[in-house]
Amino acid sequence: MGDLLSAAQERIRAQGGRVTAQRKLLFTILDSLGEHPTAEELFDIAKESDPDLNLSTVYRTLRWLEAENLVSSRLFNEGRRQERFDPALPSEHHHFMCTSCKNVIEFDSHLFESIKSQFQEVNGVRVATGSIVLYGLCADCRKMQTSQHQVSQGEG
Amino acid sequence: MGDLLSAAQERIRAQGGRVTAQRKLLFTILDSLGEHPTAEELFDIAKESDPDLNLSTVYRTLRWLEAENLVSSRLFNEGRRQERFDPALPSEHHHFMCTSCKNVIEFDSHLFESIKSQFQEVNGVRVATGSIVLYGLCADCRKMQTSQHQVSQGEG
DNA sequence: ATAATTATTGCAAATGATTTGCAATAAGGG
DNA sequence: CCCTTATTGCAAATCATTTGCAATAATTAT
Repeated sequence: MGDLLSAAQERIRAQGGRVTAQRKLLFTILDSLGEHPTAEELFDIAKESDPDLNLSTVYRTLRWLEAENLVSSRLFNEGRRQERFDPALPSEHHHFMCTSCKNVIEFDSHLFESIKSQFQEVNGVRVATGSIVLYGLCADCRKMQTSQHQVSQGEG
Repeated sequence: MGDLLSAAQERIRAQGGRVTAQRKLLFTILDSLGEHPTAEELFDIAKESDPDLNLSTVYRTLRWLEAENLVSSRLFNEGRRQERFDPALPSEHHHFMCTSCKNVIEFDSHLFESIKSQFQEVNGVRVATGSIVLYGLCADCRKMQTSQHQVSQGEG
């Protein structure tokens, strides 16, 4: 925590850029948010503190962070084709998305390296990056679904 | 080969639908194409045979095939946010995309099951689907890149 | 075969996510 | 505190995809 905020400010200064209120706000939110928000979700949170904030500022800030390798963006199969921004520092990691609440859980897997090297050897290619995406129901949504079933059985 | 074409026609008939020239054309192309085209790429190929074909017909056909589980769609991180359609029958498989030529290679991995079950156990979730996406340079593009380097070394 | 029925098409306009041009604003240096 | 210009907000543009609707064509009944 505090990592992204200070890292981003340093880099702005190093580039002769300006540390604006909007940027500080967005960095701070991303920093404390343990989530993978869409640009619009981040915008909605930030608007509570700065009602004049514009969505294109959010996009511009996210793209800059992306170029600086301070966040990465990812397209999940959510029905829409919209990016989610991952504020985690860019060590290799993977994602699970709950198909019900859309929450994302990050995870590691040592087996991933084996998969990569195996694929490289078999196909004569060079793998630079890659990741696993899993979809399913998170623990909470599983419970909810179960209790809803019970309700509708009770009602029907 | 021929699988998608006939499977799709059967299902259309079973639903009281109509086997149109446009649909047959698109099924045939998808069937023989060993690739993961975007809607527009498929459209461009099909237009050579039917210049009056419309892009929305391509989308409608692809969405219908998707609903029938005869193709699946996937968003790769290509810079654009565009879907690619996978005509492979829906057994679980993974993808490698060449970041240079955008070609996609499919692959299997028995280790994926272990990753899934491990993640399920640790997090108390239920994983329904998921896949691995790798990015890198395919064998051909690696060669091209190497020879280009040699050229520019020779020139510079 | 022929006409009647209606699913499907082509077209144009709408949509959703993201980007861009530009005049107005405000950081940071002098 | 003023000057310079990076950054913002706004509106319009863009890209991929979807949708409404009248025209067309695949089936079905005649």
